[in-house]
Amino acid sequence: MNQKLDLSFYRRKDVVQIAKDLLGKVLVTHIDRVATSGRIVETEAYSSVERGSHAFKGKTNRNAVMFDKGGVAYVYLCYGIHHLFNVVTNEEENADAVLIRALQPIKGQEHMMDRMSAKTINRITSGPGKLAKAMGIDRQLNGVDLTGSKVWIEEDGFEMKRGGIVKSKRIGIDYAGKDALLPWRFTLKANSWVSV
DNA sequence: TACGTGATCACG
DNA sequence: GTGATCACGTAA
Repeated sequence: MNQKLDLSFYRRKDVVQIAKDLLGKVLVTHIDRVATSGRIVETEAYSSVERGSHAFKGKTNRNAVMFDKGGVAYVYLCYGIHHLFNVVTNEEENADAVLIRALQPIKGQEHMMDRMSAKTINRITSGPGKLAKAMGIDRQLNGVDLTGSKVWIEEDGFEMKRGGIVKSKRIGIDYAGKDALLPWRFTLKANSWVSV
C-alpha cells in the first residue's frame, strides 16, 4: 500500500524544497466515486514574501486558506475558466503554497478522458488548468485536508534520478517584476508530460 | 498573438 | 456598484 504524505511533510518552512520534493510523488483524487491519480512532473513554489504570490498583499477572501496550517488544498478559479490546484505549506499565518502544474496519468485514465471530452490520454494533464479538470478538482476542494479521503499525495516507490530535476522561472506571473525571475519552477527532466 | 470567461479586489 | 485584472488553454 502506498504511503500518504503526512502533515510533517507539508508543514516544513522551505517551500522551495517542498516544491522539489513533490516531484515524482503521486496526486490522488476520489471524487464523485471516481478514483484518479497521476505522477507530479511539474511544480512551482510561491512564498508570501514575493510579488508572485497571491498572499503577498495579505489575507483576502480568496487566499484565506493559504494562511492555514500546511496540509490543505488551495483551489481557485483562474481567468474565469480554469481551476488551479495548490498545496498549502508551512505553519499557520505563513502563507506558502506549491502549485501543481503537470501530471503523468496513472489511474483512472478513462475517467480523465471523459472529464476532458478527449479521445486520447495524450497530454491530458499537461498544465495546471487541465490537470485540475481531469482529476475532478474544483473549488469544492478549497481548504480540504490533504490527509483526508478526497484528495491526497502519496509515495509509490518511484525513484528520482540524480540530476533529474530542471529548474526555471515560473510561468504567467510577469506582473511580479523581478520576482518573476526566481527559478522556482521545477520539472522532471525529459518528461513528455511537462506543460508547454 | 489574441481572446474568452467570471470571480475577485480595490476603489468610490 | 463598477472596472481592471488574472499562477490558462486553444485557436490562428
